[in-house]
Amino acid sequence: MVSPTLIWFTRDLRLADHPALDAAVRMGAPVVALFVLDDVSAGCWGYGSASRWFLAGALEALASAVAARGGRLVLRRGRADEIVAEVASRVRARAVFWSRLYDPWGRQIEQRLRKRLGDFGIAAQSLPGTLLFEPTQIVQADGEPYRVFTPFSRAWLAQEPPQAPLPVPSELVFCDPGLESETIASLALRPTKPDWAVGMRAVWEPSEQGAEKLLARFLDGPIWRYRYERDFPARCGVSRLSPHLAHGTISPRRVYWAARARAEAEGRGFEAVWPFIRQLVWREFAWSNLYHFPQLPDEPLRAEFAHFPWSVDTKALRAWQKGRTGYPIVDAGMRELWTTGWMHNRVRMIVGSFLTKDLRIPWQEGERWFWDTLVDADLANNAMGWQWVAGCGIDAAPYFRIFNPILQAKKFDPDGDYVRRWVPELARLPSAWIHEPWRAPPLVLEEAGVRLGETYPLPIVDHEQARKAALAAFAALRNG
DNA sequence: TGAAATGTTGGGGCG
DNA sequence: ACGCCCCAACATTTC
Repeated sequence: MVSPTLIWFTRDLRLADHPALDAAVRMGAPVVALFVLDDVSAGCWGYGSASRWFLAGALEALASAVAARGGRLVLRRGRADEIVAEVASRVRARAVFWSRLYDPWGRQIEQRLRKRLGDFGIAAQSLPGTLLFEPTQIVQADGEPYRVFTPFSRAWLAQEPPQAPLPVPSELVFCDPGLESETIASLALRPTKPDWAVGMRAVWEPSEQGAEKLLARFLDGPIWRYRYERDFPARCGVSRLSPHLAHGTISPRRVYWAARARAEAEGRGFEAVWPFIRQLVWREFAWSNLYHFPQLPDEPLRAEFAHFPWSVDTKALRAWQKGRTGYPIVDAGMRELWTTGWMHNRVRMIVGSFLTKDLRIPWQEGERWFWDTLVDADLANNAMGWQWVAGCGIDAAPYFRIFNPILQAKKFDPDGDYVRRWVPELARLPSAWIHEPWRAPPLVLEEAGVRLGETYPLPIVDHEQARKAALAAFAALRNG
């Protein structure tokens, strides 16, 4: 039998625009497909619960795509470098291909895997696939990484555009190596009891096909209004592609070129899609940050924040997590997250500011909660976002930039539709009071069936006071 | 990818 | 007619 080529899938769970798969196919041998659930190497940053649910669907879709081409997706569990090397040697692979990894332990895994494969005399090759440009490519003239987004995006735009996406390789034929394999079920990625994924199933289609549907829908209209609509969580103004980008059921290159090509086809300029593309650049910036500052998920990049007087308040943290803070916009966001595994980005900033400034709870707590509950949990995006909102990142909002949850709500959810949807106990309140029910006249509350402290909580902190306390804590940090 | 505090300006009321 | 005050609207500064 001919020596097969092994393709090791990671966060690139697709067949289209997959450079490593393309290169594997070019070897001209049958391809063995492998996925390894590695809960060890990443330490506490292994897949979170909601991501696991999405992962299960994406693996199922990938497995049937592999099966449709005559193969079987081998599923294993354990240390990725050990398993990949073991499987490669068991099937007597001539070469192993995978999409390059950029997180700290992914890079370690790659190193160890290369060594192991080298010992077996098996060729190892990783290719780009999950980012538009290599993190080493977009750096300052002196070789230092960019620390601020704007110059980074300028340098990004100055590059030659990324290559056009690759189609699914036409010669693609998988083979079934006949190895023992876990099943999707035995990997226990989905919740059993309680089954908290009901809301997620209603919203997400975790497959390449699901990603393409979202992309098509977005390009058919919302993308042209994105610049104006993206901040309004009650409107369908965003693409919702984030979980697909996080799991690789679509490639950023596919998204980039689809947007650009549509603009050209409709006689519009690149500027028409730039506000959207810019979000892909933020993603690249986050990964550049993580690549060059691997402590990003765990430690504040501004060292002085190591001594910030954070508050340890488990009760407040629980209230925030469960959407019981008494601030409707915050609670709406946290409940959307809990139910669907996703939250609109504007609301992420609001709840993030609330946790770190109003409650003064360490940003890492928010980061962990998001990691566990987001279907789009992305190590770099999540870590950079939390450092940004807490004010301890390198290109972060200054600490004193504190969101006012009431003003933000009035500005971005003017009719209260978003709050009504996720906080139904306030649904009958008139718009004038929906974002600050504690100010509503007793009669209005009564008519809306709201009993503060019973049917909906009173605010767990007073924003005015909390803001002042946060500023005082920050001043102490600066002077201390 | 804020908000609040403070400063400035200019129109209108009024003695 | 003039100067003064008030204050809304806007701009700037500060947190």
